[in-house]
Amino acid sequence: MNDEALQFAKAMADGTRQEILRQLCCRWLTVNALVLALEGQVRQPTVSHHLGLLENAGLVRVRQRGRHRHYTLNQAHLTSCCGELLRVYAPDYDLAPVRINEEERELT
Amino acid sequence: MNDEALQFAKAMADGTRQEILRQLCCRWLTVNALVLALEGQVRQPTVSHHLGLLENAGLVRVRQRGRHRHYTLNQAHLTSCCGELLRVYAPDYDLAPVRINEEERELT
DNA sequence: TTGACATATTGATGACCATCAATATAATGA
DNA sequence: TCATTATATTGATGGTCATCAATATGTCAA
Repeated sequence: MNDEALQFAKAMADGTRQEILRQLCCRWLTVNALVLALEGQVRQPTVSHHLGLLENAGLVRVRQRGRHRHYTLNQAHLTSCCGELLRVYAPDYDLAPVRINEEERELT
Repeated sequence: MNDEALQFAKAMADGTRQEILRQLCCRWLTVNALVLALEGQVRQPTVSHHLGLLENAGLVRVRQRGRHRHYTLNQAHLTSCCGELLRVYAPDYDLAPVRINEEERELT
């Protein structure tokens, strides 16, 4: 069975998680900063719950810095998952999106 | 809000639906043929339910032929949805998978 | 160590949804 | 028309999961 595609789709199949991923795109945020960025949509435990799920799916990366945890979107894995979906469900299409931006963005 | 990406992810976020899409990849099947292909996993009403949902998400195409309905996977739309995901959540990657196989497959 | 802060975990609740049996609708052939 | 076949719809049921308040865990500063 094709389990990675399923886990990926399930992780993406929630509006709050997609919003979280958008907030984490191209920057590192702490949990509290993320809660603030979501402007009262959801409480901190809910955000932590979603972050745990997204981390488990490989869609976010984490860095502990003192008592803070910084999260960011893992574009590489998301791209790989989309590639998998395309390979399986769109064999008549050319696929394999490729990284164009070589430098890694790091926490300052 | 980015609703198409959400509807796509929700449609893909189920094992039975992914199995159905695999069965409908590159061929047209009637509902009953699909039920048979799924080898007793699920009953006909369940298959019809999933097909309705997938059709609503644009992921399958339908043709009525007498009292039969033929379904097939819509690779174009799935590719477009993956492209949307990549555009939003992987801006550092090159995207836009492209059709390589120009002829349309039709029902004989 | 203690107190303050940041995040995770727990347990409860309600909403959504996958599934099924039963039934309805629709189309065909006789 | 009627019987048959193909598919959709309905209504019920159980499971999964998003959310929250409350609490626990962990980390630093003093």
